[in-house]
Amino acid sequence: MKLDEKFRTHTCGELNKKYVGKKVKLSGWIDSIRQQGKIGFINLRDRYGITQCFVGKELIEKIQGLRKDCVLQITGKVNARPKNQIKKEISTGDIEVKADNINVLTMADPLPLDDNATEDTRLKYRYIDLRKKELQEMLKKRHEAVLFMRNFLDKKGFYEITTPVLTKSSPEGARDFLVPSRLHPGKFYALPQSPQQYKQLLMLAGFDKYFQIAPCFRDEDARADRSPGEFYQLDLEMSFVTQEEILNLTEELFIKLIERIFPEKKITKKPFPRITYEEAMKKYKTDKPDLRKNKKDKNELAFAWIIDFPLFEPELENGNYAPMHHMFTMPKENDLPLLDKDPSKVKSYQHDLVLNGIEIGGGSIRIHDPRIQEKIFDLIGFSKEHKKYFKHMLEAFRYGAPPHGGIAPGIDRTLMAIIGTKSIREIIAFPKNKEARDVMMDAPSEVLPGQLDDLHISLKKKK
RNA sequence: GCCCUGAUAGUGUAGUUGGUUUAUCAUACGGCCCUGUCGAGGCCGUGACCCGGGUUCGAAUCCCGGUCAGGGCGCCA
Repeated sequence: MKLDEKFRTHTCGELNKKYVGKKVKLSGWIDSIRQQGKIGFINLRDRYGITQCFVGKELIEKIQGLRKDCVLQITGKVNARPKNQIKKEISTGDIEVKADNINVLTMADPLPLDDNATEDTRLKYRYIDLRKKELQEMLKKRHEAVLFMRNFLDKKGFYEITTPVLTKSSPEGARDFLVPSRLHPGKFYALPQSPQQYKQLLMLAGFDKYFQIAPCFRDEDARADRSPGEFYQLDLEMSFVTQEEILNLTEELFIKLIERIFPEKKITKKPFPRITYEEAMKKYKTDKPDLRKNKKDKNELAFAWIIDFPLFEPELENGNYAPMHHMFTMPKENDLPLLDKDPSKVKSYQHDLVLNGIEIGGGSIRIHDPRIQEKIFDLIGFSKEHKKYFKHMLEAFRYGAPPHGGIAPGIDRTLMAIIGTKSIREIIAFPKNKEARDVMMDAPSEVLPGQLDDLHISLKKKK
């Protein structure tokens, strides 16, 4: 590793016996500082580890007033520790750096939280809490997992393509986040609930293997395993593909991901068991069963596929049908005649991936025939207004649509299920709270004076 | 929109059937001591009952309303 030597020659996790006698420069935060008469010790911390620095009497004045999390640069010589002082728990435990120069880069106020702090306090000062080893490790795992997904799919011939964040509102589904348009007063963009429509249009364009680490926005309330407001999903789609091929690819991705990034975890059954929706509801009374025999064993990962979902939820009072998955899901070919006779009996090509009782992803084979799509819109009870919203989709499918399908595992939720954290917030660098507030930034917030002037919007406050 | 739980020094907590409470303890913070510590140690000190109303001789404690936080229901194509 080549580091800029103005600030450091080595990291705080790097030095060991081999470096004894070397002159080094370290930069980092004070993890702890102890003074004992005319000598002192500073444990200097960075992302890579902690190195103990010895402060002799000639420098002792220099460290008066320093406290935890002040940022220092320490220059000195690496010394071996006496045998009885070796600390095996840390990577740098057999050496210490005898400081001959201490440069205070920035002072730190006393920290507003410590290791005992409740989650409330920790979220408010997330940037301090993130300094903790466990959280650094969590974000490292997330990085490694996402990088693995990218490399895996790249090798399989996928292109990563980003799709717009400022896009069009869609009826049905979750509540949209709306963004007022300055250039088009009275009109709004919506943030995407998923890149669903764009990825299907990419299939029409001929990009037969696509993926994206996609931000998704849904204005719905939180749960312990549901991040409110926004989340990321591994959105992927393929053309000329069967459901079987989608399941196999996804399965290979997850098995290799866990072998590589989480080798301590054991997958209970390979290939993943496949359970029909009907079977799951009958046997487990849920469509996301937890198949672990021993839930106390945190190392067990029980994956399962749920397939053969009904296309629709039970008929609504107004005679309409709500899609179980979404309105682009393909009915099973054999059930197509049932669309006219008894839509509630139609099964679909929907597939959900469940891990330890958490639904970590869902997908389907999509409709590529505009006539079927229009029939589904009718069954859902779309008005002319609603259909106008999707005019572009119906039109697009008239110009040559390949059969296609995909899946979209949630990144945060998958990691939560694999690692076994209680709350999804632990997996996210800057999570929102239950009410979708960012307590650290204090968002959402009031607009600044003048910000609404060009938007022709007036504010109505909640009572 | 609804239900449940909670809120005490900077942080985490004890105390909550109303009254020796001058509100407990730890940590952090400030001062002093200490030449091999590493969760350092010792002595001293500063610092708090979420907000508004009510009941009462007296409220951190009981009641009402609110705010904030967590979990659940609804919601999540």
